[in-house]
Amino acid sequence: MNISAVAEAAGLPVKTVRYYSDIGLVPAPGRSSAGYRSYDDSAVRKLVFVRRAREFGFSVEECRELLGLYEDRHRSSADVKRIAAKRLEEIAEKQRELQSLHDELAHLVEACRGDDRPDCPIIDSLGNRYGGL
Amino acid sequence: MNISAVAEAAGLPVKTVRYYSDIGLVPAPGRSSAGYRSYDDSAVRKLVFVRRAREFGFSVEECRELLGLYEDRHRSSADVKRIAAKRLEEIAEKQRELQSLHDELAHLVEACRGDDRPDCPIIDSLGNRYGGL
DNA sequence: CTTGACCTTCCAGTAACTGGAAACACTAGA
DNA sequence: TCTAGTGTTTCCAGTTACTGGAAGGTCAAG
Repeated sequence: MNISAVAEAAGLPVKTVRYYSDIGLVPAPGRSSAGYRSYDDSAVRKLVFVRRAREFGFSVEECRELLGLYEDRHRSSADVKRIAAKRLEEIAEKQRELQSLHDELAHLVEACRGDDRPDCPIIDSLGNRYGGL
Repeated sequence: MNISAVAEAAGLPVKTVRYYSDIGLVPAPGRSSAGYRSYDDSAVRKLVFVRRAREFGFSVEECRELLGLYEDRHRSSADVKRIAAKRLEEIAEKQRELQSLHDELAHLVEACRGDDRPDCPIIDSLGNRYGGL
């Protein structure tokens, strides 16, 4: 399989597949006589794994770790669970921040008249308690 | 005010204050005879404005835009509202994604036994429908 | 044989800083 | 006055995870 075929099969851009190969996240593929990268099904599976793990918020380094666990005959699900739980906690924290940000901004947008007059609660709230910028 | 004083007053790292000055997000400060940056209260106000806008999810370029609107005598709150509303929409979208991600991952973590056995729903769900990696 | 799609490498850029090195400046204590 | 310690300067490099583009080689169809 050439790179574009494997990229499509894995649901990733060609550039990204090349990048993952370059950084050794997936093994370096074989090469055709012309130097084209040649991937097999195992590469597709690994790339799918990586894509989905990335969608789950795992960093590339964590993907590397997960791939390692996955391939390790002695992998323990405890290791995977620990990593996933840590990630989950971070996601929850991000959610809380995003929620408060959303609420506050929504409140401000609502309070903003949106006409041509210079009064604007958004700007006021960003720059206040100094009596103007 | 030296840079560390203004940084503390604005609630930003020194490096970041220097960076904001370098990229012209806030005006280049005056210099002491020794070449030290010398900030005034107006700089502190602008840095506070930027810090808070950044916390609201505005990009540095949007901060630049907002600062411009803020300082423009003819600024209209409609412009600010438009920018904030756009941002708000993006935040809501991010929230939805984060929510589904959170739910799915939480489900998997819960289903994962977390013992030393190699079965792990997390890994299965990331790499499945290929019969193993 | 040409055209167009596909592939290669390499370099640069993104966003928003952050870290570190080398060197100069200022201040407080002995 | 010397010295130690901290603050400041500039500049360069690195971070994350790609993405875009240039210059050029390859392949398959018509």
